[in-house]
Amino acid sequence: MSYSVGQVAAFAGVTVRTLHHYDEIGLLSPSERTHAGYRRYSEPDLDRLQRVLFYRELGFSLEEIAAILDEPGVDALTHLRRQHELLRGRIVRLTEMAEAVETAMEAQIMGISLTPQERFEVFGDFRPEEYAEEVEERWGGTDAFEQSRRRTASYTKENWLRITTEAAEALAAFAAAYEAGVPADGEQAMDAAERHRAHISRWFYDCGYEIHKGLGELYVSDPRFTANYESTAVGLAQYVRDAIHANAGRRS
Amino acid sequence: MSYSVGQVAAFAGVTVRTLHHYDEIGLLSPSERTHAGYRRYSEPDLDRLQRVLFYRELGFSLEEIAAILDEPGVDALTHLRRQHELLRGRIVRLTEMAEAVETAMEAQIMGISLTPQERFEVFGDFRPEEYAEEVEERWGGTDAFEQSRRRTASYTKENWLRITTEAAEALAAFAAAYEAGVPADGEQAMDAAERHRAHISRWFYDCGYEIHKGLGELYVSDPRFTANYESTAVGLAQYVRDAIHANAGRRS
DNA sequence: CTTGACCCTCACGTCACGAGAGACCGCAGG
DNA sequence: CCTGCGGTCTCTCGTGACGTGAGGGTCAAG
Repeated sequence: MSYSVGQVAAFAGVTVRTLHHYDEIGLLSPSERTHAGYRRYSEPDLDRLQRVLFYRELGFSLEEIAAILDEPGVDALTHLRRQHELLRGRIVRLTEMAEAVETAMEAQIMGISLTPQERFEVFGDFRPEEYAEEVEERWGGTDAFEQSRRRTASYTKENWLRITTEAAEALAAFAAAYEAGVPADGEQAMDAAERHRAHISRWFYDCGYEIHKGLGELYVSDPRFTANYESTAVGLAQYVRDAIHANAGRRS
Repeated sequence: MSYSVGQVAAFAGVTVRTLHHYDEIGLLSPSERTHAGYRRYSEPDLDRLQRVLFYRELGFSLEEIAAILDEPGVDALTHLRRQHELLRGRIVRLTEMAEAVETAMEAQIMGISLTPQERFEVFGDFRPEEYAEEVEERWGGTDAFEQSRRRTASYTKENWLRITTEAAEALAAFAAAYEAGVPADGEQAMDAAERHRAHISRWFYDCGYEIHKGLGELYVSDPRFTANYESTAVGLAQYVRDAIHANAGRRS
């Protein structure tokens, strides 16, 4: 059984033009055409469309979506798991925003006025500037610090979107291993640590194994980081720290 | 105290160009300029920007945002309440999507393949077509049914976005009244009912008080509708039905 | 008094489609 | 067999929300 553009458009809730566009840019080309040149969408085509729309809904560009979908060796289940992780991340984000709105309401009622910075915390963008002063004290003048500052300065909103979703994925990977009972020096845990390290290297600064271990310590010693991990699962901060150490050990 | 474009851009997490754009289209013009023509943003300007970014994040167009913000006679608290309602609606939506993904994962694992329609239910767009056949049986041939079909056929994705957010607002209004202990024939509850009726009239078909009452009955008798209301608050379906009846009573 | 970090105003580019034109396909009714 | 009529095709231009320079002024610090 195959479907025409109109039919597909109807139950996918998009316009025919959108499907034409996806065909034009090669994101979703129907696997067949009639002799008259009419597009015919097969079952797998619909699967792909569903994924396209899903990732689009979560703010990815069509180019990024193409990259995600054409990533080799990922099956349907992997996509579903990833989608679930992304949704969880989004829900957390919105919940935080809702909480921020609640405190803003309280502040409003009390007649307290917020500082400009506080106003925009609603968007909880993980602004490194917040910690800037303190980081300066601890890491000031180091290579890593300077590199991070230079690179993050030029990041666009889109970059940050990717960064935060990737960070959420990394956290979810740790949580999955932890909840599955994998020991901190188990392969799955160490792989998660390695992904985490790669993520930092890619977006912030060259994060070697020693530096990574330093970060791990911070996750259990600094309450703000600890809170982040512990709110996902109790004991996760310590687990992440141990996994990072184990990973550094096997690589060096 | 006032701020330069760069400063504002920095802690709002947008680019300078974006602020220029908002100035160009008159969405957010800084209340002052220096003698050299530099933009200077005041505290109230920041408030407005925060709102702009908030509604933008939730998918409203800049034109719609301008309309929302320039609506006369709405104070800060009203905005915060509205924002909170919108967030709740969004969270509900994402939670539903997450659940749909979960069932899709189960189906995948069981080796069950879904029908094309089922695939796109993830987006829970409240597609009236889903119920089309059954509605035809019950309401077939009626004016309301034909009208709804004609009108919804031409709705764009943007329309649906507005419709669903408005629907979420309506639901939240009922929930707020209910949780505040307002009786179903109290003013706040009846106002919510009236808003609900207006929403349907605006987007689907002329919904008179009699038809509205019919809908109210459906909310307690049809488990799919009931589930929607009951998942927000236990007893809400019955409450909504009663509020609709009370509202019809006072108007006729 | 220069240098570097900001700021200004055009003006054109981009992404993801929307809207319409003009022509073709295919089937039902007269 | 012709005629609508709804669906589809390609092509082109428009749009919203900015990105990305170009070319030039502004200003506190050294």
